Amino acid sequence: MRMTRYFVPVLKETPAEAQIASHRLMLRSGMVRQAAAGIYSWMPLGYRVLKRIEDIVNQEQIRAGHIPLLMPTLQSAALWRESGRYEDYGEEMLRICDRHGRDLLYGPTNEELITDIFRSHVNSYRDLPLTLYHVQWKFRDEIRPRYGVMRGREFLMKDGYNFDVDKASAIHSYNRHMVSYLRTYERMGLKAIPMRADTGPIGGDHSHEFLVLADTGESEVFFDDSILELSLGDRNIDYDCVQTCSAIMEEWTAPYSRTDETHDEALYRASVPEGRRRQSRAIEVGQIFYFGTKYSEPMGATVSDRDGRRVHVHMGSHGIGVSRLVGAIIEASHDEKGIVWPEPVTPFPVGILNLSQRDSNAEAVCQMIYGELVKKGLEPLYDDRDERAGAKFATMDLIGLPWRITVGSRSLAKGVVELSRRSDGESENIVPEHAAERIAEIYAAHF
RNA sequence: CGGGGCGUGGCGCAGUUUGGUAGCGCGGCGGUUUUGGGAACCGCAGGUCGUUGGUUCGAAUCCAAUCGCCCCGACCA
Repeated sequence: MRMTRYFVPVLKETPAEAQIASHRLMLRSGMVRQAAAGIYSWMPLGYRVLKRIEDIVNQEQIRAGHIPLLMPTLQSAALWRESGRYEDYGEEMLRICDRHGRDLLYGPTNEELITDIFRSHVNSYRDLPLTLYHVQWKFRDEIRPRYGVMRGREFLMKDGYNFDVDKASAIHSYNRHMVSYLRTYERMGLKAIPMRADTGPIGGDHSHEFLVLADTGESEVFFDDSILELSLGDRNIDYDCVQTCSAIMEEWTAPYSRTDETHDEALYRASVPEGRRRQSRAIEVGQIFYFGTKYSEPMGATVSDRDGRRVHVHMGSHGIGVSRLVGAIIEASHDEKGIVWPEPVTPFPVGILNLSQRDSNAEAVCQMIYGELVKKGLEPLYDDRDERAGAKFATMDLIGLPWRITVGSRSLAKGVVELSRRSDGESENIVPEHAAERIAEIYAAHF
C-alpha cells in the first residue's frame, strides 16, 4: 500500500480526551475515531489490526474443533424472558422497540439464542459434544465507557458455547478452551495469564479469566512469577485428547494466579515463595465458564442419552474480547514514540521509507523491494509522501510497524538500504536485492 | 447514578470574571528556498463560538433550558 493512496489520518497532537497510552496512540495513528461515547469507527489501519486478531481467533477456534456460525446483533426479548434474564440483566442491556411495539434488544451476549438453536435441532447424545461460536458485535450500555476501545459500549467479541452430555465431557470442553485460548494469545505475541475468576451474572462454578499485565489495567492481580515462564511453544496438541488438555490445564493452574475478586492472601503466602510473589494491574482479555445446566434447564435444552432418557445438556461459554485486544496489545507494547506491533497482528509486516522521494533511483529501489514483498505475500506500507525525513520517521514510529526498510540516496550511494526493528531500533545495512528475502525469513518464523 | 469538568475553524487552546461583533499554535491549499529524525519564509482558505429560548441598543461572554463529551467512583469482555 502506498501511503499517498491510503488513508491514515495521523494526529500530531494528542486529543484531549485520551488518558491512557493505547487510546492516545489509536487516535493519533488514525486507527479509530470516536462516533459516540464508547462507540468507534474503525479506520483502515485499525480495521486491519482488528481483522488480523479476528483471523487468529478464528484459526485457533477451528483448530480446536469449534464450529463458526453467525448470530444477529438484534435479538427478540421473548427468549430472554424465557431464561429470566430480560429482567435480571438490568440497565446494561440496550432495549429497542420496533414499529410494531415488539421488544428487541441489542445482544450483550448470546446464551439464549444459541440454546434456542441447539434445542431446535439437536436431540441425541450422538450429536455431542458440540461447540458453536461466533465473532459478532455486542452492545453493553456501560454507565461509563472509557479508555477507548478497551471499555467501549459496542465491542467485537468472540463468544462460544459448548454442549456436552454430562459434566465430565463438559469439563473436557472447558479444558480444551483453556488450551486453545492459551495458544490464541500466544500467537498474538501476548502473555495472557489464566486466573481463577468469579462467575458473575453468567453463573456457574468454574471460570478462568485471561489477563494481560499492564499498569493501566482495571484488575488487580496476584500471581506466582513462575507462571510467566510457561509456554505452549510449538507443541502438537490433540484437542480431543482428555489427558492432554487436562495436563495443560493443570500445568497452567498449578501456580497461584488470581484476580482481587478471588484472591486468598493466606493461600497466596502459603503456596508462593516470597521471591516469586507478584502483584500487578492487568487487562482482562477473555474468560471461560462452565455453568452446567443453568440455561438448559429453564430453556428445555435436552438430548436423549444412551439409555433413551432425556437429560439436560451441560454447557459452558467462552469469550475473547477481540476489539479490546487491539487496545490491550498496545498497552503491552508501545514506547514514547508510538506503538510497537508484534509481528502476528501488525497492520502491515514492514514499512518502506523513502527519504529521497525525488530521487528516481531511490523510488525505483523502493518499488523493486515493494514488488518483491508483494510477491511473497507480505504487503508493505510504502511511505512515498513528499515529506522530510523527520516527518516520515515520526509517522512510521507512531504507527509502529515492526520492521522498516529505509531507502535514501545517502545509503544507496554505498549500495545498501537500512533494515531496522521497531522494538529496539537495531538496524543493519543490506543490499536492496536481499531486503524482501530477509523480511520473508523473519515472518516465516511467526506462521 | 453521585461528584467534578468541558463544548470556540480538522486538532490543541486563548478570549467569558469586567457584554462592543473572534484570536494563537498545529494542520490544509498556493508559492519560493530546503531535504537522514515532526523545516523556514510569503500568501490564501476555513468558525451563525453545541443547540434553543431569554435579557440587552448590542451576547462566545449574562440568565434559563436542553443536547453532547471527558474525568473520579460504583458496574463491566
